[in-house]
Amino acid sequence: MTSPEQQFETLARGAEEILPEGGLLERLRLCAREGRPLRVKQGFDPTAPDIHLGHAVGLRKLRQFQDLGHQVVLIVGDTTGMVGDPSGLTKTRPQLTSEQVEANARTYLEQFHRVLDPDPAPPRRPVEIHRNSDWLSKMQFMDVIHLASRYTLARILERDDFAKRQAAQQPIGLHELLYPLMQGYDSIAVRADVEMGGTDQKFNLLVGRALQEHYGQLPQVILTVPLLPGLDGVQRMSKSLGNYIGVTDPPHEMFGKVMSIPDSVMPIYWRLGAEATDAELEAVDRELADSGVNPMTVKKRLGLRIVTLCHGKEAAEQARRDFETQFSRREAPDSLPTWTPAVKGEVGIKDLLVLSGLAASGSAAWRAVEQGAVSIDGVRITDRGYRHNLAGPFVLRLGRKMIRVEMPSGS
RNA sequence: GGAGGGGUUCCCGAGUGGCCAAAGGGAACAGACUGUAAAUCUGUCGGCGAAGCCUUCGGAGGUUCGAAUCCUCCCCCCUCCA
Repeated sequence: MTSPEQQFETLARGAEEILPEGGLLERLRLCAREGRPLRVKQGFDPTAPDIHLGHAVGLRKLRQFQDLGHQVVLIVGDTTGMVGDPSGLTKTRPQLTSEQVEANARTYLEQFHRVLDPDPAPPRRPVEIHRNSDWLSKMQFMDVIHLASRYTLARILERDDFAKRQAAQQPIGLHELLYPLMQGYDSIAVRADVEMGGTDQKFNLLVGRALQEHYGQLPQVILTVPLLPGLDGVQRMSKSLGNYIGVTDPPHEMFGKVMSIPDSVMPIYWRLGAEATDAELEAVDRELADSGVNPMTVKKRLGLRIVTLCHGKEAAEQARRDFETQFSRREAPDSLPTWTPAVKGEVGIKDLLVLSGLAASGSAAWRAVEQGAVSIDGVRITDRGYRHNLAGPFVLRLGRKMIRVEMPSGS
């Protein structure tokens, strides 16, 4: 059995903040004395079907807990998801229907197991998974009132998300005020010793502590992990901002997304997204500081690493080769999405672009042609009247989007 | 309940009867450059298509030759007062 001190060292590495300070070590010691595992909770609201690299940061930390024999407790926030977490948002989240939440929740479970071990050998424990509708949807109105009486408006409004929205004259729904309480109640329901989350979750996590105390439980220790910036390099990676790399994104897409991040966030991607060791991080920093090294090579390695983590070495290598073919040499790579036209014969260039989905509308298609963004088999098309015969396979390109057009065999 | 300020094209935000498919900025998309980075320059940025036409300015009606702009009713947001 690893000593509490050794465990702490592992667990604290890479954490942004642990509150209260020293609380984690204390709790580890307590559990060691009582001979029980820590109950480590993290919740995910199924607001979009994809788990992304930002989530993976926390999941990997959970994995460390699991590896040390602690009990990981995942909460699928099917009820909280219908309310919408106000954290870090400048407006009310769209509330999801129960069908959407249900569908998303199902895909979540599969994705969790890409990082966490669903069927570990002892002393590691299988992940415990709950839906918070199990308890939240059973609460009576008076239970909610009781819960709400444990917290004050002033303390809820402390958070700057709300303050900003007030200042910007944005509405704040009453239900949003309740969100932190719901999340906090989850901690009570599963008797969490530790709750994990991104740094943006700090407020919600702290509410959980306060509530647990009111309900006669030992308040949870909170452990936050840094947030991974999104593809824009500015805002946090987020489903609702659409700037994310999903762990189930296809290899070539994933690689491409990595290549498009700003250079400035490469180090943090290495650290949080690619599980780089301290030594590797130092090497990366050195390379980036060396004017003789093209940062692109470092980024390609990063892309390779990230895709490997999600899809394996082989798929990653293929993705890199395809990327180099398509974007460095501007040629068609081996693997290219194929589109099969439903019509035959000659088709005007505008219709070709619209039907294949490369252009959103006819106007957009014309614009692309006028701007020289369209090519067929590498030959640029600038003539508005151009028509193409669909008979033979060919490669159609609009800007960075490229597809292979191919008639079904035999037709 | 009272008083006032607002709701404009993806976002912010001009626009108070025709010159408005609607300034400006951002985002986005293309082109040049290049490393699908950043920065920069150029163009595009409702739809049909290229004249011109059609649908947009919270919603529904109305006034007018003509409305994002005026009137009526309704919905929503914010501030102050109670």
